Amino acid sequence: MNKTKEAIYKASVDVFSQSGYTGAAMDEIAERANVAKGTLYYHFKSKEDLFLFVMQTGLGHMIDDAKKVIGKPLAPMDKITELCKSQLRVVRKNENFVKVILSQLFGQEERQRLLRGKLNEYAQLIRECIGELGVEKHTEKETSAAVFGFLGTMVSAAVYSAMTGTQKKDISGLLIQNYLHGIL
Amino acid sequence: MNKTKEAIYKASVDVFSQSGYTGAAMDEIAERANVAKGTLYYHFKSKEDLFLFVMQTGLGHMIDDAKKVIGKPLAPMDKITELCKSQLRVVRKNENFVKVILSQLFGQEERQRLLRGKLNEYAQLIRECIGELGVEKHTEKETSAAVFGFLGTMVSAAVYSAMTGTQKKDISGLLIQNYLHGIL
Amino acid sequence: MNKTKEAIYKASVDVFSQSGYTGAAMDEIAERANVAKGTLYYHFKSKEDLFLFVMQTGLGHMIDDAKKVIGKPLAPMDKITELCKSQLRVVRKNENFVKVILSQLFGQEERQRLLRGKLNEYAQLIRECIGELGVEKHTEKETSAAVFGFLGTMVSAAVYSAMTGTQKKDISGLLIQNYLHGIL
Amino acid sequence: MNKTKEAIYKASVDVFSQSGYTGAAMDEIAERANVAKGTLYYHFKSKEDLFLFVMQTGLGHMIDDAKKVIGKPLAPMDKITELCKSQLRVVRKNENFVKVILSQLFGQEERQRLLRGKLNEYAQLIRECIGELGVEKHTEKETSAAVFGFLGTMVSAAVYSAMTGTQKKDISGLLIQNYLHGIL
DNA sequence: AATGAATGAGTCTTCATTCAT
DNA sequence: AATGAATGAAGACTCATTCAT
Repeated sequence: MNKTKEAIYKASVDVFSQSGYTGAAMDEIAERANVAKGTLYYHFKSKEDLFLFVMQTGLGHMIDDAKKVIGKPLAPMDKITELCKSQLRVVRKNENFVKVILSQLFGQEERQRLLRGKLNEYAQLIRECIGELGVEKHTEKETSAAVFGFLGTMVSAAVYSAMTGTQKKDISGLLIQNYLHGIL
Repeated sequence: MNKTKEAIYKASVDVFSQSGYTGAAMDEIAERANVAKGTLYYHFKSKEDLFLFVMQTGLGHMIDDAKKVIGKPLAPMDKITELCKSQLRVVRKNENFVKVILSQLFGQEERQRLLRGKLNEYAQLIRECIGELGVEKHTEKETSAAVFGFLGTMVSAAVYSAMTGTQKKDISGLLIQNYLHGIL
Repeated sequence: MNKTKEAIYKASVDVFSQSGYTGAAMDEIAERANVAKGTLYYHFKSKEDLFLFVMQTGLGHMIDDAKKVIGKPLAPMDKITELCKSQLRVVRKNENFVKVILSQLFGQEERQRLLRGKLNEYAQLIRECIGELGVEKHTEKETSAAVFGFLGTMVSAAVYSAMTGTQKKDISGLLIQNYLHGIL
Repeated sequence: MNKTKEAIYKASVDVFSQSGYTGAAMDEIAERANVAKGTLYYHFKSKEDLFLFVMQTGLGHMIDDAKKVIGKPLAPMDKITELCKSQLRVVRKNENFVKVILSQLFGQEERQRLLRGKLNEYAQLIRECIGELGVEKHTEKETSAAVFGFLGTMVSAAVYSAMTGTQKKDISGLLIQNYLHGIL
């Protein structure tokens, strides 16, 4: 990614997360990236193309991080804990990116279908990690519940940050605690 | 709510959930509600006004349901379990509504701020219910984590349904289980 | 065709004939028709749609005129002469329309293919009239040559008017004369 | 004309004939000529400049051919017949070029005025040749009609080829026949 | 209470042109 | 002699909103 593309990427994440896909204006992305509008179209075929690039890149970061943790020689339970921590850290660093995902997860537009497809790759990774916890203990349904609970935990963090604003305290440690051991 | 308004409400939920706020066209809402475009503006001042009405109404349903459960004379632990079940049932019945919330939760537009405000009222209700579990055991931060974990669980259900499509199995029981007792 | 649509039609013929299809700006059509840009799109799905409407309507006028002549109880030779005269009169009254046709006759765009298709219906009409002159005398090829010569005569009139400007003398009588009896 | 310019010329004729002047993209001309976009501007000041070069060159070919025939020591009637044949041959070989002329003949843009100017030089040549047929027999108006009939015959050939497509039979002989002796 | 024709601001996108290399 | 990244003006099209009926 060269300098111009990088600038466009960063501006895109910001604008998409603030305004969603439809609400985002290419004009504003260009302005925030400090390039002319035409430059966006020199590097990306269309708004949708740019959006998909943003998704691919952002999810790529999360997947890379997850793979790094999964590759570590840890006991399954330690590994899932570590994965939680690590991914929540990434989420906090890329808060805006998570917002984009959430705001575009539903619907039948091509871009939304593609996004779900990519997110599924990510979910698959988590599934494997959770699966290691002990095949005899988890049915397929139980694993699914654990995976989507995991995603839900990531979302909780994003929702928390959106709803409590800047003066928020970090509760990610407690979210992990609850995810692993329950609130009771 | 008379017949026309009802039709507009239902059409709005569908269209907003499919296309988000900005992507939704008043034209399409009118068409799906089988009324002329002008009729929308006879009943609602603006698109934003309509959106806020939809939010108020939809969240109203969830709050009503929650209050009903909270009003029951149950032990705190049983009550929170019952609340989970009941709310997940509502979520499943109003899947589209939850999608609208999620897609419009972030951003600095007036409607988004108002939505977060309303959602906060809902969160407050959950917070009280969780607080009953035993004040001595929960710090403010812990309660927050439990509340947002609760919201995250609702989201998990919606995300699950979005990503697995029609042939999905119901995992809400397991989601509750995990929320209350953890995945480990 | 109501008042608004009529105004748009007239403005369209003018602008399309002056600037061609691609060169014509919807903005300018709107301005000349004294309506807002949005109004164009209320009445026509797209620029292409508007263009096709213009073609259909314009060729319709010529076809109607031709049919009127063809319906007359005249000797074949008199009829073809009458047809020449009558059609040239229409061409002169709708000079701009003929320019649009010529400027859009070639190319592989959908609109251009459709235009050629419609023009073929017109050519077919001429072909029948020429065919009446005496089947035994004309081979298929000869009829074709006569038909396209006819079209060429119409075009000659338009080209003449474009190239000699306003102070032109009317030469349509001579064009007919030449078409029927040759220049020699 | 060196190799690069030659390639640009050929690509230009193709693209201009397929898309008209406004519809033609410098990008596509560059691509078809296998040069970078910047190269076009190294050889030509602007799109209009390139267009005018194409017109000048193409009409130059037709004028050269016409002059060759006119220079021959033939009887006026034979000469005009020969001219018809020869020019129709050129038209068939440069079909695309004729399409560009026709699609750009009308309108008030500078390039269109210039094109008509150049075409007038060509028409003048034809006029002289026709004039030789016998001044006593032709009034100025009659000569004009014969000249524009000649142009119309060329156009007929192009229109015929556009409308009947690839499986067309050659009717140029008949077109000449009709032009000289009429269809009756 | 309801309609739908009309509007114009705002959006995505294209493309001729420039310029540093 | 040639390139291609970058530009910004201009164009097609959308859509919330208004208003006369």
